[in-house]
Amino acid sequence: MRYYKIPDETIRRLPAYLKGLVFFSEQGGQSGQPTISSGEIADYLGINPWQIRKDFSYFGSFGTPGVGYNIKKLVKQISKILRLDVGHKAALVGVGNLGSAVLAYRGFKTYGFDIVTAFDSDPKKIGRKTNNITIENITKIQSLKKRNISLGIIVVPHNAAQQTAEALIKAGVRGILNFSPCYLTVPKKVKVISIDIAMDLVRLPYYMPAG
Amino acid sequence: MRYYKIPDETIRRLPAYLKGLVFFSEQGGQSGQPTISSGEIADYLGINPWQIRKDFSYFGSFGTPGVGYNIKKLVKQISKILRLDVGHKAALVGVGNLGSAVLAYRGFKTYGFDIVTAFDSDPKKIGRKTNNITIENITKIQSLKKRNISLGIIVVPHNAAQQTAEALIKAGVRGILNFSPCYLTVPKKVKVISIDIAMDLVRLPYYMPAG
DNA sequence: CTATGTGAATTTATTCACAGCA
DNA sequence: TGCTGTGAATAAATTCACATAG
Repeated sequence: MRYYKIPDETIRRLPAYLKGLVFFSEQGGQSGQPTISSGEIADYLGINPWQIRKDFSYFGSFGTPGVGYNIKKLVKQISKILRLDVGHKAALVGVGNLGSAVLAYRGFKTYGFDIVTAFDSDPKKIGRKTNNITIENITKIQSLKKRNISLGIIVVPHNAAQQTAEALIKAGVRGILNFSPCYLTVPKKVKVISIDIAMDLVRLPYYMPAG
Repeated sequence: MRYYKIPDETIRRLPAYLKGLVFFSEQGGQSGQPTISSGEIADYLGINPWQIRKDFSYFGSFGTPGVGYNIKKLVKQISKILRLDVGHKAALVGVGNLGSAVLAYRGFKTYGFDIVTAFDSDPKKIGRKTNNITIENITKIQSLKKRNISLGIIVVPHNAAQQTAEALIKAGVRGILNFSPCYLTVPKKVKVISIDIAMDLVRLPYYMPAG
């Protein structure tokens, strides 16, 4: 280990590495190979091999020259850096189409997340059970504090997003994944990551060959 | 205008500017102010004002010193650079929870996209109408070529994603927005942008204050 | 002989500071 | 006076090239 500060750009690539490695060990490496070289990762993810080696070198040298990296060790290390190793409980607010899709998505568990509860304000939905989760009344959101849930996922219409965020923060949530297409105002101690599914589509024409 | 090559990082920020400006003119600027200064955008989006000015300077100087930028002009210019001004027709494949959410999402139209049709393989869904779109049989996907639809949105289970991509490309699609958590192998002439809703959540704990 | 790890070189991006325009 | 636009300075990230380890 040489450097103690991991560059932001490396952090930005870490989730992609993690996903790629998990996929590779599940599907690509049918032979169950325990190691992978930077060249193999490069082919798999479309990133330069020297970039990959540089990135990994920031958090220690545990590759084996002539062989490659131990996949399990690598996954463990990346998870640790991203603080995924401790496990995180999340609460979802807004069980519409998108909310249901998020609840049904198995990917979260792979990375150490557990959506343990969901809230909605629609009386017709409250009490219903989806994906082993019983939908609770939004008015019960304060209970998150007692239950030690520090992550919130907002999937409500945009006009309800800000008040939902405030309720979550009041209930002790320190990290928010926001699917509503709007800007949330939150205290500095709370980190928000927003996903706007349209924003990625917007970049597509620019990178598309002319026609 | 001084530079003729817009940096990649600037391109990456352009969609955020676009969204911010559209929101600002719809909501923030109740007074209907026609211009906005780099400082106002900075406050609104949390980006440095000099970064914003630099970014805008790459594609021409049309700000007014002492006043700011004309919002309409700016939106038009950004749209043009991102090639959003020509309008794009898109086809969605896979009308599950997530697919329905994407269909229902009004944001696309704002940025010049029009999801004009949807496909599914489930006989129960075929013929049904959601959001003014009649769900077609996936076997009819070849018709996209005639209909001049060049964008595909894949929202199918991951084991069907690759074959869906191939069918779309065969039908003339040149850009794909992929919501399935998997890696697509496509010809160089096709651009794929993948969204994995878990990947963003993964970054949250790293940026969250300890606790 | 293959693949890692990393200093050094290069390229790219951000920040600053201020001249100049409305 | 207030805000843009931009060269120059600084900082950061990528790429290279090769010494080194298994």
